[in-house]
Amino acid sequence: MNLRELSKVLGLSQTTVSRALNGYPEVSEATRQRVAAAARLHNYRPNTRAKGLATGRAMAIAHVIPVSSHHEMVNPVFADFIAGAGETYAAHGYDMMLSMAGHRKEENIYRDLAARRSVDGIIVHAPRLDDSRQALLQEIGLPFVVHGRFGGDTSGYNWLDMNNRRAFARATSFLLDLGHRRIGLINGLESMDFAARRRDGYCEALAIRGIAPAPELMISDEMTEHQGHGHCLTLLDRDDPPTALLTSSLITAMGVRRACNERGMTLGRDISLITHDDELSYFHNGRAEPDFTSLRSPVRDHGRRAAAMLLRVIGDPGCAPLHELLEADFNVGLSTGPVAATRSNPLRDARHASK
Amino acid sequence: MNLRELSKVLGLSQTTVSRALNGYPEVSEATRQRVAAAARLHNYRPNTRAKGLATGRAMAIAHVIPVSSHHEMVNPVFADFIAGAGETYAAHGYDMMLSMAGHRKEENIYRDLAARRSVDGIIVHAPRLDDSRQALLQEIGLPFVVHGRFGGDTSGYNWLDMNNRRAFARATSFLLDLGHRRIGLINGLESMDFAARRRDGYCEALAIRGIAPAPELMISDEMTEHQGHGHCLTLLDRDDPPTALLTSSLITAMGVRRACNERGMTLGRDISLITHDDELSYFHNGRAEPDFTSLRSPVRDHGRRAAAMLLRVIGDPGCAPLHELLEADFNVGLSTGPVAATRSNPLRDARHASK
DNA sequence: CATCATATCCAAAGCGCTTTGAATGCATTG
DNA sequence: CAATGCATTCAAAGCGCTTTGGATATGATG
Repeated sequence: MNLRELSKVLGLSQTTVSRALNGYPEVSEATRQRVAAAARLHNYRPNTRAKGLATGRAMAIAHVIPVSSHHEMVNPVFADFIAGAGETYAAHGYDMMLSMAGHRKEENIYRDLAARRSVDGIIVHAPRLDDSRQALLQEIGLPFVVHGRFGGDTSGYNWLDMNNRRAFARATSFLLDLGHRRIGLINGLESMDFAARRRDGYCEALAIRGIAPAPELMISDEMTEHQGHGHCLTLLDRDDPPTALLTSSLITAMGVRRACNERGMTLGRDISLITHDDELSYFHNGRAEPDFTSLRSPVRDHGRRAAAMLLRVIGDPGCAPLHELLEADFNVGLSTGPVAATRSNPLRDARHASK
Repeated sequence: MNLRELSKVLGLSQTTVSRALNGYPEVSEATRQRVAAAARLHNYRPNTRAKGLATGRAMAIAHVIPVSSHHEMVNPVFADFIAGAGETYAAHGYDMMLSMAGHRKEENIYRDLAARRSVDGIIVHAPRLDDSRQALLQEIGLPFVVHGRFGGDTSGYNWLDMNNRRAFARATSFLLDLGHRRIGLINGLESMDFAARRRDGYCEALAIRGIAPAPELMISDEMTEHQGHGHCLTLLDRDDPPTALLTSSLITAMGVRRACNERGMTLGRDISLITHDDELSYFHNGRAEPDFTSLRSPVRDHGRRAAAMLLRVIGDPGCAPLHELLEADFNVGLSTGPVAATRSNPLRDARHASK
């Protein structure tokens, strides 16, 4: 059932039917009702392609998901981010297109998107420190919002990011306050902007206390459970192991916890751990008494906000670049305690006592 | 730059340029080269909407991802499945559209997709035992492939599934062979077809040995780390705890492992665990000496295959329904051992000895 | 009663592509 | 030389929608 058929059924012109359905004022309320009823009855919906061609707007947003080249990995944060973005799109009648970068040459994906006019805007994922996409995106001139930031000057484009530097500085300070001096950092790949900022925050907090960062305690790798486990073992087996650790993902943290347990250590008592937590659906850290002391920044909410930002930019292409810097919640859980303490974490003691 | 402009630049008609670019034979090799060069130079790509409108094919596939209603969870398996499907689409010039079901009324999403003609086919995720989508999809008449199966007669539509029943029967038999008699099942939601089949396989294997399934050992829930941990503790704290467990996801299994460790138990020695493993990127189970004895069925590969199946169906709409039933690899790791044994798992002993 | 404003509707053009059916140029043939 | 066949190219229609620029009817107004 297309518009012509529907208008024939109604004995009206295509113009009138189209206007009735799109809420234009120059059609009487009576016919509008009649048209709406017929449309519902015949299950009519305007053809996406035709509408897009006629209006010049695709009513679709592209998400380009990087597939980590190493082992073709796709980070589970994207699932939650996209779920959040999808909510916003659904509410505004937009479709969501997904491209997996990695199979094709990355640049081509973006150029294609722009030249084929298949979307009205792009959400850029996983910005790198030195990212060729920055210039590329400016050149092709499609509205875009970056989840995170490119390295360097960040004033010239739209982005939404959490304050990674601040978050990791706070976490590091917190550990220092607890007496820790050898603090390990099991970070994401530091070619990624977010990971670089986290390291900066970590180093900055150490510097304030006059502590030089120890290169052997700073690890940058893919954020998997497996790597978290492996790197943690390596650190623990040193002659001078760290007494506290920072991890960039809850998944890595789970690997770290497992490694610690294997070495007979309990988090919060024998070693402290603070992790960043994207609040992924399948990895709840608990609310009442969280297992991990964590920096919380719900990535699903980022998705919602980034999508909303992009729609705003599409609606007003001339507007000045939008920025949104979100602060992480610093949430104390059971995985941190004073250095060399045995029973001084009230939360943990409370839990053990209740058994 | 659109076709008309490009043809004007070349001094050719739109027809000729279009044919040259689309590989039709009635254009000389010389002009084809000339056209191709000009297209490259001006960065020309045909407008998606216009091309779709003219050809009647959207060159796009929809994935409708269910968002678990309980806590708005999105299962990380979709990320890997979609990465696999994306490879296939990219290789065949298709786009991928994503809809998150859960925000809108599910039925509407499918009707919309069909009526708006925005895609040429649908991949259906997370089929339920009694799933209204089965009738709906037949009615709207868009080619579709189900990842998994609906309950009931499965002959009338295209699907790709792993042999869940067989896999879990094998795993159960294996545990029975090791002397286990009280085997717990921490399953996914059994309103899902895959989970129901897994339970059936488990019950079947027990029945063959004349063992009645114990309802108190069979749990059906969301497959998170948190639930795995909680349910395992509940089971272990029983008067008659199980000596072995089956889990439906590696993520659940990680929660189980943590719970066991908290109770001072070691997997493979004090308790046995077999888990299903979708081989998600961020949760490698190790290859050489896997932590978990597991049923492996790489979901990324499922994505590739399901997408290929759908493209085949789209190419030949009249063909008989396609079915692909994949067997899981049964891979023995460190998490299983004889009941009440202390040191009889060769893999584990080897590992411990090497320390 | 002629005029005008208003409300309601419509025919047709256009979005950028593919595709049908025909035209053109050129070499070959009887 | 006219006729034929082949290789190229083209004009124009059509995909299903929106939107421009009227057209028509109705009632109010001077």
